[in-house]
Amino acid sequence: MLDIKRIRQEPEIIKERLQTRNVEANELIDSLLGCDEKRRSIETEKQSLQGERNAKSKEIGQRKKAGEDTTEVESAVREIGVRLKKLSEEVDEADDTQKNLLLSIPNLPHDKCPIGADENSNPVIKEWGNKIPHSEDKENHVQIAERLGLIDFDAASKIAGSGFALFRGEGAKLQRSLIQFLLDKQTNERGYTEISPPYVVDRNCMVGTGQLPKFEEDMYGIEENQMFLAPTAEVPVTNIEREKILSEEELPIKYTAHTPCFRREAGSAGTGNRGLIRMHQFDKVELVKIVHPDQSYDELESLTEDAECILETLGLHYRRIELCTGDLGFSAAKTYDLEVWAPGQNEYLEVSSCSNFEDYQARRMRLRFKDEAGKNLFAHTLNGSGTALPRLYVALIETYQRDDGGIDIPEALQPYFGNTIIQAPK
RNA sequence: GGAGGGGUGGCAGAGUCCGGUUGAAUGCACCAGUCUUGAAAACUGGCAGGCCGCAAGGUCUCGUGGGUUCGAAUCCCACCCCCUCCGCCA
Repeated sequence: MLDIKRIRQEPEIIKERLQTRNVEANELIDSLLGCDEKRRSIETEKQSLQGERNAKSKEIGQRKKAGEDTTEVESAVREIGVRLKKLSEEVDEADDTQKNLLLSIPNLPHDKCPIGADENSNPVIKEWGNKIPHSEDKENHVQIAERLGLIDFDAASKIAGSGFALFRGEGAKLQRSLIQFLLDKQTNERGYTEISPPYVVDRNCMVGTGQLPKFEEDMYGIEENQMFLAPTAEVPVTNIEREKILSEEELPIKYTAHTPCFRREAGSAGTGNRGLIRMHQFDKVELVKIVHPDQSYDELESLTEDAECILETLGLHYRRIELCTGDLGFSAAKTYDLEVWAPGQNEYLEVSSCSNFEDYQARRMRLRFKDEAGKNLFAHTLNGSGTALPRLYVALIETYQRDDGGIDIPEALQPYFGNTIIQAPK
């Protein structure tokens, strides 16, 4: 959520910057400002009336104690009460309208964010590792996984419909060992605290991190009790600190969590077809940071490196791109995507999206800390995947497929997987 | 699911029966100062958040929402959450 005070102060700058992310902001900001002005003027009127009422009520108390007659003051206050009720309703209404408008405006891109309309303008920041060339005699992950019996897509769709995967045998174990590896890496070497959160979250959480109110159709909801299946661990984990006032020494907070993620992928049905690339349910290890505003961009760099080190340790070729203004997510001010190379697919797959939200989420969830001077300031929040499991899985089995049909397990993963290879059946 | 108890400031904990100047006693923690070579102790002062305002100040908030009343932390209703016991269960 943007700061209404700032919108009041520099509406034109805000409009311009929202423009760069393809948001038609002029009307939105103007109606917001109109609403804000109206709200404040009614509120001021309401408050002065309240002051009057408080004073008179006090007077009634005193005069009753003194045994004096109060009928006249009482009827005056009663009359104030009627006017007050009407004003309160007006304030509430304006307040509501304003809040909804604010919640529907995305974050401002960072100053240095490359300007562009869509993903075609995303600059590549770096590349790492050897890019194994695609060739016709290489299988893609679906072919490999089905041939080796690692994944049973048919069983999954029988159980839950399209967009789900069922891992089996060594295929399931491979995913489990990856999860274990990822969490250990972040907790043992990178200073994150492991969290295992609820996978179900309430509406407040979803508003706090920015999924709601705008993207409800993308979420799996549990209608009868207004709950949602978390689309990412970002939601429950960031909300751990919702409505808190932290002390400055507690920062930075670094959490990592493995959870399944549930997404309806409304509108993208049929585009991904078979495979692990886009699913309704997938596992992910998430990294979440809550930091001092002065440090958030340094923390974004290190968070991105925390994710990159996973790919490097597994020896997977990847590139880091920076999202241009038009491709930024709703709540993000700056985002790096990590794309791992999948030689069988012959494409780069987004396995991690690392973002600095600055105070946008913190404002929505009222997440603050007390600075040295004793002032309460909004913290900055960040998160990134470290990483999404299915696409990592794809890159892994496509990169390490052997000529004999088996799969080599990268060294770092071997202790977790308990073997050096997945053998092809003879 | 049944029966009880409870949600008040960073924490603990009064106040709620008998509504009135109580945004809230007291203690602890924390911050500043006095004293001290330094520290501790003692003493003095400060110490919740939102909104409006340049400020002075005003206003709102005692789980949430509604109601009663001239006036609600205090009375009434609904809901949410937590705890204890019983039942059921991974």
